[in-house]
Amino acid sequence: MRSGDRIGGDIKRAEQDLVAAKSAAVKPAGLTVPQYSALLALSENPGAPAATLARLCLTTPQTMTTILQNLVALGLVERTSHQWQRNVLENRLTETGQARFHEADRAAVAVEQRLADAFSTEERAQLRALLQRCSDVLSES
Amino acid sequence: MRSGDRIGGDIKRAEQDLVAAKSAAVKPAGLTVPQYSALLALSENPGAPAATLARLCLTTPQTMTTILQNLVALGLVERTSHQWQRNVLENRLTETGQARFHEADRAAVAVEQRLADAFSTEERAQLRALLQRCSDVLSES
DNA sequence: TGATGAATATCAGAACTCTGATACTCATCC
DNA sequence: GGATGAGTATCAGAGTTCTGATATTCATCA
Repeated sequence: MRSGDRIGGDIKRAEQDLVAAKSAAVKPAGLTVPQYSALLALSENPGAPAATLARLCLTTPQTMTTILQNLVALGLVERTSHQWQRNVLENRLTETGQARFHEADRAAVAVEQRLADAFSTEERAQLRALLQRCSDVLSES
Repeated sequence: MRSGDRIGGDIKRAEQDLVAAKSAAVKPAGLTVPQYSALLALSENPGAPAATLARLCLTTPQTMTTILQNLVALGLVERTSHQWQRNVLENRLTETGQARFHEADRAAVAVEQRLADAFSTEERAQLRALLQRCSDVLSES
């Protein structure tokens, strides 16, 4: 099988172009794509621990810890001990984090919108269904 | 826009499941996915310099240099000065590299085959066309 | 009560990835 | 010949990502 015949290459290319576009979009806000993803998950799930954010962002707890450390250093996230469970650290956006996230989100949503606008409603559903089938086949082992 | 409404998430999920499946496939051969990709490009383009391999593997020359350094340390790749152009380093698979690549390739092709088998010919063409349109839209800016 | 399992967190090490900057060689154009 | 631009290579730094291992807390069950 030649490398050009492989579906994987098309998926990788699309994903890389997506990351490149999003990276350029969130860069003016001083964020990387993973950092932005973490802030997005955090804004929709205030107080979530790192392990939960990792699941939402499709990454590992270790990676999320690293990302959060950088966000804490930037003053965008605060980590506080959970009121009841001593072992859990709650993560919350600071005010600066809120503002920075909204700034980045406007640009990131624009990218998603541009992508969505390239397809009809039917095509969009089709693409998502086909990608879903890829995931199912690949992870079923 | 809620995070669940974004096409980007589906692409990322498919790509991650793909990497996870390929990673598991090439791991018995002692390779990572990027290392396998480099060996694949090298097997189809013997003697190619790092910059060329980087383009084929959709990565940067710096990253490819790192990958090649690891492959050289494993004894799978040899780097030699180009006969005419003094500035260029030619990369070639060693015999061990050939063997290791073929071992990994069998497993990797099986993953791609499993993926391809999940779709009809029409669906496959459709998926690739839709992904291509994603890339075009995202990289046109 | 004590054991077990699930979930969290973290340390350590390695690999991959990028941007930015710099240097060298080669071909081309003036 | 000399300047310019393209292509290659590399150093430096930072960020992301993984696997593996370990510790802690909490809930559940024997």
